[in-house]
Amino acid sequence: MSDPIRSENLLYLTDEQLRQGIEAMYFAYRGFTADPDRILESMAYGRAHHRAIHFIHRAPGTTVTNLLDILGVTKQSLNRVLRTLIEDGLVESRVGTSDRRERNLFLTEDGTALERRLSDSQRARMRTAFREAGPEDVAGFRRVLEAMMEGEMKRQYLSLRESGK
Amino acid sequence: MSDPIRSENLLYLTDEQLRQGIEAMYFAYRGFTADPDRILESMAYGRAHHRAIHFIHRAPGTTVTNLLDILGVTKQSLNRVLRTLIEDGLVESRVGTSDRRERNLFLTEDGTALERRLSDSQRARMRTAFREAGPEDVAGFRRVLEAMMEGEMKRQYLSLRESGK
DNA sequence: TTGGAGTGTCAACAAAGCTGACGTATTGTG
DNA sequence: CACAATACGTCAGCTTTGTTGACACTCCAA
Repeated sequence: MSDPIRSENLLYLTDEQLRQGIEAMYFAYRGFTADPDRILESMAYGRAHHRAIHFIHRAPGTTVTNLLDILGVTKQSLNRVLRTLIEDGLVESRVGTSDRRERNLFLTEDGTALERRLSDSQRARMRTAFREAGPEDVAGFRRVLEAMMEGEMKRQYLSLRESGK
Repeated sequence: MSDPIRSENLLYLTDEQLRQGIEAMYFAYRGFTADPDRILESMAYGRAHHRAIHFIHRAPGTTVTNLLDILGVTKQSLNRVLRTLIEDGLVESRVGTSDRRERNLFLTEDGTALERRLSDSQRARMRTAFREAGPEDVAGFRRVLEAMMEGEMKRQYLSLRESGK
């Protein structure tokens, strides 16, 4: 308070600003998941299925263990989801070529179609939000989110980011 | 592609950019909830308890119905959480003064202490992220998140925002 | 050939959502 | 005043998605 320049610089770090940031994350995340949730609830699927489909699409041929690392759930939890997706013909599990213990996961044609339907709805909302805000704000959005990730997750995010062209 | 100026302006709206935004939201949200989750798991509580505590702290004296609207869950779901919090002496439920059918919810001293512990950890992460990014980025972060909310949730977010000084 | 890693399955359970139905106290209205 | 509506709590039962523990199979590598 004794230094007006310094305190003005830090006004965006007041507890009230931080709390608004927290609430913004909470309400925005609900919006973020709302569209895919509506599609999924009409089928027998939930968010867990969506996450699996998303990352298999993103990294085709990924192994079960790798998916476990990305999703941060237990093998049993993922396996239950994966089993229904395989039974329903959305995901294909191929025995690994170099290491035959591993299973490489791929989306089938139907799986790809569902992935597109889900991500279209989510991208549409993201696109609207991005367009409404503008490129500068989007850059800030990205930088703040990246700074909010935990170390290991950030590593995974960045490595996915690099692999995506 | 025929108009380089127009296409450069819209480069931040490519599908790859949008997908990275989606993944950033996913991984950042996990970081966002990680600290309170660690505190809560040591007790018998979960995220649902955290949300109730947060919004009771934010709007002391709020009614059950109002909390239901904010959290978007069913009465039974909220009631289960609320009951344990009241039993454990973290939340107090007072009969309404003007309308005795209503229950006004308040945090007790213990409840306030837990709220502080939880929000301190979450604010610390938010503060670090905000500081790392800077005020411009934080403004962008906020604008994009607000544009991502659904109508009703955005209304609630803004009304909470106004009530907070 | 044997130990360990990767994978999958079974059983049992918990947290936290949901629906539907019902009871009670209170309030507002005809 | 009588009755409908509201706010709240609760019972029963179901779903999804997470958990732990135990165990079997395949296969690679030392």
